[in-house]
Amino acid sequence: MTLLEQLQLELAGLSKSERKVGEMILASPEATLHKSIAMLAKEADVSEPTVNRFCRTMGAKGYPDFKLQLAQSIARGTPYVNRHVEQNDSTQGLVEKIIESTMASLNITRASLDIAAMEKTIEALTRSHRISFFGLGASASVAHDAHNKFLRFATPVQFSDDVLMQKMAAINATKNDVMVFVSHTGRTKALCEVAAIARQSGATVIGITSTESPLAEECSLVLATHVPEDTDVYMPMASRIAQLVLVDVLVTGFTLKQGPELQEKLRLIKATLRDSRYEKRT
Amino acid sequence: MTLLEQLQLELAGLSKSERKVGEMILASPEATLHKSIAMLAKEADVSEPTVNRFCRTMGAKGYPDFKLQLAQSIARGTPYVNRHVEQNDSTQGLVEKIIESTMASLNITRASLDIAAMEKTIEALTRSHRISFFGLGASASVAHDAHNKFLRFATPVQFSDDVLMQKMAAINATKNDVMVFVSHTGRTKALCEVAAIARQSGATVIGITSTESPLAEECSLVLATHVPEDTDVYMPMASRIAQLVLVDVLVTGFTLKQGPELQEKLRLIKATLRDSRYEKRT
DNA sequence: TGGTATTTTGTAATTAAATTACATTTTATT
DNA sequence: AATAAAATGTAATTTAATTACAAAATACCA
Repeated sequence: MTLLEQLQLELAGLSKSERKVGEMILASPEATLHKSIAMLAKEADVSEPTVNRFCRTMGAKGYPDFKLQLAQSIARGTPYVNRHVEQNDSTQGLVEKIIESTMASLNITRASLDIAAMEKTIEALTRSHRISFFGLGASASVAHDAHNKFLRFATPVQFSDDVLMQKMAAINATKNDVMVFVSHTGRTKALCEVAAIARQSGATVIGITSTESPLAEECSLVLATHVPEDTDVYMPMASRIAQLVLVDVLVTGFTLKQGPELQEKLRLIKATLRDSRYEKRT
Repeated sequence: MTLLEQLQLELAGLSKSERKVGEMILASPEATLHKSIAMLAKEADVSEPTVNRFCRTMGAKGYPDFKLQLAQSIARGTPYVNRHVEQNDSTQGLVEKIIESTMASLNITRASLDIAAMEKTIEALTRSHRISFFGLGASASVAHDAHNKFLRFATPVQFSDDVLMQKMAAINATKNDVMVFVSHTGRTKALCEVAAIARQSGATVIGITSTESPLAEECSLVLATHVPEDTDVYMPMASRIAQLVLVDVLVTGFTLKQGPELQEKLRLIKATLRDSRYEKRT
């Protein structure tokens, strides 16, 4: 947990004056970094020792130490909510904001990921005789990506972003099949139906989606990516990245499970592909 | 660029004593945070004002200010090199490492991105009468993703991961076309050929690829993502993420250029899509 | 409700830290 | 080898942070 989150949480439990200090800091964390203890005290309308006591309450050794922790906390995740893109942002600002919120969502994913489910998924993929990746609309590209990555192994893989094809595949699935469904919201009716069919066929159904969604309920294993997002105007972008990273982890885990003999094979594939490339002049 | 990288760079240009200070800090950046100017001076075997001058040389207002910047710099990117995945990593470790290196590559992208090229690309897309996204193999999913995102606008969009289709499209392109080519290495022969054709047809050719690649030379604009990667065994994963973020920036910039009337339309699309979803129970 | 105990807050004094001004040393240059 | 310029250090000064203690506010109990 970051310092700011912790502060937000403990705010209610603080004494009146210390709370004033806390609110002041939460109001503009970055500005606080450039304030001396005297300035902050004056602005929060409390005495300097109060600020000092506040810092100690928050677990810091003193005011300078608190500022250091604050600086790190700010630098790490996105301060609060995602900084929103605004109409008259510069391109530079756009880049900063988008990258920042992407990184924030990665942080959330890291913190909230269910490792056990991840391990079981890798297990299941390893045992599987055939792997399928399904997604619709925006999530299709994640499934597509996963498909590409798994193409390099011996296990047959398929991918589809077409509901009818997906249904047929689901109907024909057996208990040796692993079917991975990608959906940001987990509320796309068509995809849920396919997942239900897959489950009835006895396949291992895995969801890369948000928890507590209809899709999640059809799944034996859920890899959750509950990234809050302003779904109003801009599309779910950060969450896509989180999904892709999960796919990366799956592939990597899968690769490692195969042991060294496979890695030799991977090198072979690389070498083969090299022929279709222009050499790098050194 | 982070403070530590900058320090590494400027180290040679510093005077003897200031360099001692710099080396001391590079040796253990985190430890420095808990040192007073006196302690640091003593350990580096210089006087206190030298440390102070060092801080000013590095662009800080003074020692405390320098420490704050240092704290942020440490908190941000992955400390130094990418940590590599190893055979007997735990799943937890896998997740950590992959997310960390992804974040590191995002940081690099942020720092090295050519903002001017980005702006020109957004301009070009805005003026364009038709937009195409092409990629092969692993990069196809990025192109696919871009296609999805641009589908929401009035400008016609197309996507292909098939060389023949791409060639046909390239032949039929006009100067009102913008064609975006995605390729990690920029060395896939087939894609370079298509880009060459597109250029001959008069289209604006844009590359999301690495600089100094054959593909880049065919492009009017290059959005570079030179992410170093151990291409040996594991696939280029982090770079994919960087490419996707670039696409995100493009879409967002494009959206903002459209002005408010479009945002209304986007809401409409959202509302329409909602019918194909299960409602969220509140 | 009034009085006491406890907690909270502020004032003033103290200590610690950082900065500045200036002197000295070192290094480069002719 | 002498001088100018740069680099570094010493000591004084200023600024910031902390501590000790007193005053005010709040809670508690008869």
